[in-house]
Amino acid sequence: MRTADAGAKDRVLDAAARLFYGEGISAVGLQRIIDECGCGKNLLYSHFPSKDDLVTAYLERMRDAWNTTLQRELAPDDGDPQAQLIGVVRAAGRDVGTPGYRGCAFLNAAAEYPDTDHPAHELCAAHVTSIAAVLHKLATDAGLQDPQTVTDRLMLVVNGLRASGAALGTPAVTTAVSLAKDVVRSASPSGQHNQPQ
Amino acid sequence: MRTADAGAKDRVLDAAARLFYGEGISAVGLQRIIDECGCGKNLLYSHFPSKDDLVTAYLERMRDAWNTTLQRELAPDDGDPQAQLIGVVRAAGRDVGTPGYRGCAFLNAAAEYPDTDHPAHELCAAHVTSIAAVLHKLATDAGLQDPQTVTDRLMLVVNGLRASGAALGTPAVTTAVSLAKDVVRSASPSGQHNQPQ
DNA sequence: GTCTATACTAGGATAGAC
DNA sequence: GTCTATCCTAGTATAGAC
Repeated sequence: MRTADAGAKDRVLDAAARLFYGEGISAVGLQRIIDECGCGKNLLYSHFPSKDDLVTAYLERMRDAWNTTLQRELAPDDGDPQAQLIGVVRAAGRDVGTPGYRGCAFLNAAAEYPDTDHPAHELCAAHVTSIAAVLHKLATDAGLQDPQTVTDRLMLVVNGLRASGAALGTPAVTTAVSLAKDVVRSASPSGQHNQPQ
Repeated sequence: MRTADAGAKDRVLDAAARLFYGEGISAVGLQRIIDECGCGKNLLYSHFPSKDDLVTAYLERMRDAWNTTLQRELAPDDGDPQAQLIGVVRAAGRDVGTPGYRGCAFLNAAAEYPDTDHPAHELCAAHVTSIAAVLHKLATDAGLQDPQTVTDRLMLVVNGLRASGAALGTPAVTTAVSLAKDVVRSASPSGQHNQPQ
C-alpha cells in the first residue's frame, strides 16, 4: 500500500528529527532512531540509504517548516513590505524560548558539519542566503535607503536571535523585534522621526 | 636534555584545539590528536584523563584568549565606556573572516553539547553571561538610558556577528560595528542627534 | 510484497594495562 | 609506545510475520 509506505517514511523522519534536533546529529546513532520509532532496520535503509540522506531529509523538512512559518507571518502584512521586514524577524523568533527549544537547527547543523562541501552545510548556507534574499527584496520594495545595509543589519539581528536562544535561556525576541524596527525606521526615506508603530 | 617536558601538555592542547575547532569536537577522535602531536597515549591520558577534560581545557583556553583579546581592545579607550561598548563588538569580530575561521568556538561547542548540564555547555553559557555582564557594566558607566536594553541589543549584535561568520562568508564586522554605534547613540542621554563618531 | 527482528561485518571510539 | 578490552557506529544480509 502506498499510504503505509509514505506514513512509515514520515514516522522514521519524525523520530530522526526529534532526536537530531534535541541531542545533536552526530550524538544520535541510527539504532536509536530505529528503537525510538519501532521500525525495522530495513525500512529505514530502504527510504534513507545512508545517514547523510536522513540528515539531509531532516534539514529539508526544517527548511520547509521555516518557509511555512515565514509565509504565515508575512501574509497579514501583504503589500506593506516595511511591516513584513519586521515579520521576518518575528518569524525567526517564533519558537525561541518554547519548551524543548535548543537553538536554530541550521546553525547547530552547520556547527556539526564544518566542511562546506557537505550537503548538510550547503543546505544551512542556502537557508541563510534565502533569508537574506527575502530581506533584500522587501527592503527594496519598501523603498528604503540602502537596502543592502538594511539587509545586512537585519541578518545580524536574525542570526543573533537564533544564536542567543541556544546559549541564553532569555527570550530575546522582544529585543530583536524592537531593534529591527529601529533599523527599518532609521532607513526610512521619510527620515528618522517616524512614529513607532 | 631529557627532562619532563613542561610544554608537552601545551603541545597536546595545541593539536586538540586546532582539530576540535577546525573539524568539530565529536568528529575528532583522541587517536587523531595523538597522531597529530606525536605524543604517546599515556602522555595525553596523564594530563587529560578523559576526552571531556580535554574539551573543557580547550574551551577554557578559548575563553582566556577571548579575555586577552577583549582587554587589549578595550585598553585604548579606558575611561570612555561608550567607546568601549563598541570595542566589545570589535573584539567579538576580531577573527571573523580570517583564514581558517569556522565560527564561534563557543556557539559551535554548545551546538555539539545540547545537554545544559554538560561542563562544555556550561562553559559556553558562562562565556555568554560574562560578555553580557561586561556590556551591562559599561552601559551603566556610560550613563546610558536603560542599560539593560542596550546590553540586550548589543548581545544580539555580538551573537549575530559570531553566528553570521560561520554560515556566511561575508565579514559582517563593519555592519555589526556600525549597528552597535547606532544602538549606543540612540541610548545616549544627550539625545539621538549626536554626531557619528 | 512490506514490514519487523536479529545476526553479522568491519571499523573507530574511549579507555586502560603493561 | 604497544597492545588489549569493550563498546558503539554505519551498513548488510537473512529469517520470519502479516
